[in-house]
Amino acid sequence: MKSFKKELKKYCIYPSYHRIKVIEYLAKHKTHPTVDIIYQELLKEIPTLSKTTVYNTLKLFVEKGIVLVLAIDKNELRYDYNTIPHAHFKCEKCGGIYDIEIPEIESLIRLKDFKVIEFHLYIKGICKKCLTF
Amino acid sequence: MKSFKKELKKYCIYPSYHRIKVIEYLAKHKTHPTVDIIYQELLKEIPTLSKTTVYNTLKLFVEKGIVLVLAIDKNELRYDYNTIPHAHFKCEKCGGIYDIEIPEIESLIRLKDFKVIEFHLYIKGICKKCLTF
DNA sequence: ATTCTTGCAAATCATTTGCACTTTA
DNA sequence: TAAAGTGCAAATGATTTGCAAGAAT
Repeated sequence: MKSFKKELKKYCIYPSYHRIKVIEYLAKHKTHPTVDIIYQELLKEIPTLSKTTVYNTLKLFVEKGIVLVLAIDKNELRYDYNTIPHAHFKCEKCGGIYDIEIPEIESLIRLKDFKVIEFHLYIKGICKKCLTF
Repeated sequence: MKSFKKELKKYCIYPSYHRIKVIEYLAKHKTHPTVDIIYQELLKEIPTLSKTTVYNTLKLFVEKGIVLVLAIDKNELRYDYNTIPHAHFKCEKCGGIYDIEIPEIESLIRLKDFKVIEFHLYIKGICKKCLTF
């Protein structure tokens, strides 16, 4: 198993117990969880955990660039530790979010007048599972 | 000038005065305005306008499919009347949102397990204007 | 007359902030 | 002990909702 202590240090993030637990959770559960899901799950292990700490931690992770934030739906942010560029598909029926492989899309778009920092491709629809049932 | 009365009827939307004004504003100002911008601007012409009506109207427009909603940033929704598929670029410095032409991206992505309903491509960075100054 | 639209005020809910307490180097 | 991390409680702010009054056919 990867050393998340070192991983955090690499990003100039002090590796406190809570922070290690959060990044571990994100690395283990690549389900694009919300703050609340992460909080509820970690609460089982850390009964004193506060949601503010989860918010603080994730905000710091996003600022330092170790974690990506997805605004795929307006009313809840989701967090993603996957570093390989990919798109996201959200099923409108079951709410599940899937990773989608993408080719070199950036090179296909005329972006000569812009300096690109972030690239988000969100697709919404119905997943196979929900289509069959 | 286009008849927005007919345009709304085509989408089974009763063309009330307020609704015509909102769709007219979106058609004239393709700047992806927020609810608040639309409200503030229309208030100059319609002093009795309420923000709830703007919310109701835009919600209806999105449901009926005449207008697209952009969740490019978490804390404010933006609305778009442009019907030609395109991507959006947001400048992190000046906050401006630009339309970007896109080629046939959908055909390049493996989506055989999904039924696509919506397709959103958001790019963030710095625009030319902000880079030079 | 009935159905649809409008709009005020209150509610909601994810996220942020102020501040005091605790931990770490 | 100074700096950083944690967490409660309150604040914020965009959006939604309940409901009563007004407008359209």
